[in-house]
Amino acid sequence: MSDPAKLDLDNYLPYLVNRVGTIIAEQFGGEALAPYRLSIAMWRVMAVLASKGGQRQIDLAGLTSIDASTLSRLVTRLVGLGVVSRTRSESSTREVVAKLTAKGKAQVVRIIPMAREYEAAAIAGLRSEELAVLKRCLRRVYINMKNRSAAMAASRALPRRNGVGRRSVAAE
Amino acid sequence: MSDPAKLDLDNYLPYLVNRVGTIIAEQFGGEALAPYRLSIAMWRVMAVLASKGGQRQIDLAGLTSIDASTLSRLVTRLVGLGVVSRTRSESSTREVVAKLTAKGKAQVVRIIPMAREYEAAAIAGLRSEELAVLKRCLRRVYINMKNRSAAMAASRALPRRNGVGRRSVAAE
DNA sequence: GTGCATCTGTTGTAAATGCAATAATTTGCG
DNA sequence: CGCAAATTATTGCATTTACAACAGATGCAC
Repeated sequence: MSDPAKLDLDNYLPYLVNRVGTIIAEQFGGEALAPYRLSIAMWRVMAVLASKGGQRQIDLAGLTSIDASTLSRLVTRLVGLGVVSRTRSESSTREVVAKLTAKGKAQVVRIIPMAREYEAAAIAGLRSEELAVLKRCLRRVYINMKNRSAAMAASRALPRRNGVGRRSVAAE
Repeated sequence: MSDPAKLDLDNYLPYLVNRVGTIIAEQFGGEALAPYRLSIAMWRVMAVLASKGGQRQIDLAGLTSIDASTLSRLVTRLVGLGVVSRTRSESSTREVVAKLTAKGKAQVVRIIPMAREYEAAAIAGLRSEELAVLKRCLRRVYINMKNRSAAMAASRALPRRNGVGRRSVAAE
């Protein structure tokens, strides 16, 4: 059972997730976004802003899974395209709030129908019950990994008992 | 119902998949792979070779979701590290077959237990029945998108009846 | 209030990436 | 066979990316 020299990739969750994420992004980027001259990363930023409203860049980074420094340049570019505005927060002059402009909202409205079509194509053949399980599991997996990273950060900050966050801390 | 200006991201499959894929890769790369000086991309190549045996680069590109040109350089680097060998195929002098070396296999054997632990951490709290649905759905979604891209390629190659692959072809 | 730690955003820099073009075969068709 | 089309790998090049260092603010502890 379970060869120690092989991973059964077709049943290995990280592999399955990566491959699905990649193929969806490739196709959506190449077909739906190309006419608008938007990259996948740009679209993700705009979709989050449309869905959740204006955000500080640090929060936007978390919501889009994009590194904060990459996001900084990305927002600069989106501002240049006129689809996002960057204004200093009221509560703090160091914080920034990125928001969609009217032009940005208009683009999102035009792209959203295609986004829905892609999701529909992706989930074709799944029963609605299975789809619900799929999405719920993905949310749970995300939370699991999020908690794990929080736990590791905490164990690094409070290195009292040794034996909690062993492995990765030992190396490097 | 369903605001035309917003996507419900927390229930939108491409978003859920991307975020899960990113967080798993970040953590596995940062914690498990760092001691071996391997990037996620390198690990994916090695895992596929371990799982499915030697491959032509074009097939390896498909199996890893990595662009063929990127993969070419990646393999060059892995050869430099001594974990992969590149030999010309017998049937064709233009094809190449990438294989794990003994050293590469040894590294994979050491990393696999960690990979299994990460998957276990990721799926914590899921019932085995739900997990089975999750994986099966992901495989199906991949196939759906793969067929879609094949269909679009075909409609581009044989542009007889118009009305099959309209949208994306029209633009650009 | 003062000072130190933290947080947020930006920038420098090297590395990684993807697309397009090219080289070198191989395949298929008449 | 002979030649056009397709396949596979590589390389040039501009863009994108992540990590680290940094700058500017904020907040917390005393």
